[in-house]
Amino acid sequence: MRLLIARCSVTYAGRLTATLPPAVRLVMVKADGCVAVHADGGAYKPLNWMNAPNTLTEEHGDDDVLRWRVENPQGETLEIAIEEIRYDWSEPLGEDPGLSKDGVEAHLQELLADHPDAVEDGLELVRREYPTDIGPVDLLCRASDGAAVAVEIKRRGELPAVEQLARYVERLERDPLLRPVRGVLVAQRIKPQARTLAEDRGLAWIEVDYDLLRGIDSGELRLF
Amino acid sequence: MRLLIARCSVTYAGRLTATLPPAVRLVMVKADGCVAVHADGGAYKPLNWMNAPNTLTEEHGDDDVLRWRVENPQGETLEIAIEEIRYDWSEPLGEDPGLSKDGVEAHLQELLADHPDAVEDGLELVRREYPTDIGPVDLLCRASDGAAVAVEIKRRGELPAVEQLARYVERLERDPLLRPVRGVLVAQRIKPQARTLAEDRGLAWIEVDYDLLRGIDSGELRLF
DNA sequence: TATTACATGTCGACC
DNA sequence: GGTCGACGTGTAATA
Repeated sequence: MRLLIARCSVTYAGRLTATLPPAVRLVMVKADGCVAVHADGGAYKPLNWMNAPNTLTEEHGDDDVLRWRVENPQGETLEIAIEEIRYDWSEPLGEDPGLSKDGVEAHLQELLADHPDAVEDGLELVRREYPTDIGPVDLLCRASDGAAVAVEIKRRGELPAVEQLARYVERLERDPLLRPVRGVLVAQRIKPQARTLAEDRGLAWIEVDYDLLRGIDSGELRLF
Repeated sequence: MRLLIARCSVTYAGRLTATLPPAVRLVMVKADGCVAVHADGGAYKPLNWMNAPNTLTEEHGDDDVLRWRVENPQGETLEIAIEEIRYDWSEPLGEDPGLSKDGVEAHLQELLADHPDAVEDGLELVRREYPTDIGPVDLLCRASDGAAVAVEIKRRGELPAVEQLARYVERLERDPLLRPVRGVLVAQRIKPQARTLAEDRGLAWIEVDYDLLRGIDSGELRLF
């Protein structure tokens, strides 16, 4: 990794054009060749950057300005004109053992598979990941009135989730053994627009509380 | 900005749980208090981070380990256990004059609002951001034959854009004052799949040249 | 504050 | 190599 604190101006030309006037910034070059220009604020996103793979060429201008030109295979370019270097540090850090994540996402589906009645009273699970030719439905259930219910589970309920569920229900409706099929979108939070579209498509929606569900689940486990 | 090259292990607990085993990494602390932990590769995204606003507390463990605890108002925490500092640099960079961008969707919409006939001959703008209950249509226009035309503008035309436009047209069709309503997807580049789906839904599509449009726009301005 | 839609989104999984 | 969906998405604009 190389860390350069320098007064520089930057231009990116590619999917859009973005320019930075001269100022003191951090230029970070990682071992994989990616380059990022950071200001002293504004979250972790750099002002300008170029991801690997790319090629970096350096040239000295006659005006004491060092010019870096970073280009990627798509022809996008990042040009950094370095007027003054304040600090320059470089050393390999070595491989990183990597990040391990423990997500909330998969757990939510497990919990609801165990407690389908949290979605609708009397609902019983038929199968998780019920296959259709456009992909698996998260949960296929049977309601107390005998109707099939397709449940789509998301952490956040947005428009694409409604479309996805609508497609599933449409497919499942073609199966005479399942028909009629209702659809329910379940999420921790469902956006107003998604609610509107769901209702419009004849789909139900419900927000569930993850912590509450987990509490119910662990409470029941304690009974055994 | 503070740059720390250190052997450290990191834990984030918040929307999910993520842990990093000990390794040498860059810890970047910006003037606004945001913290990012970078490996020597993997694009510009840090392995772990905590955005501003947050509070950083430092404590010395009895085992020669320096412990940073970063917490934000939502109660999410980032904990960094620093075992060994290899390099520690700190200095304010000052305010950044900021980034100027050209070529984002907003610009494209402005240009097309000024020149709807670039989409279709004789098209006239009725209103930008025409509201519907599932979101605003980028441009609502009137064609020379009197039909309403909903224009959806994207930098890149992909499947979701077609579906979005289809939803808008479906909504607008319900308004007897607008009916019949045609839909046009406008983008700098439209993927073949999106073209096919658009045609399938009875929607038109057109690719526009941003630089050309800008040229037309500045050319017309010169007339006044 | 909350809601929305864009982003040089990035990133991984799967085909 | 593409397509798709998730993301601790972040971010700015808007109501």
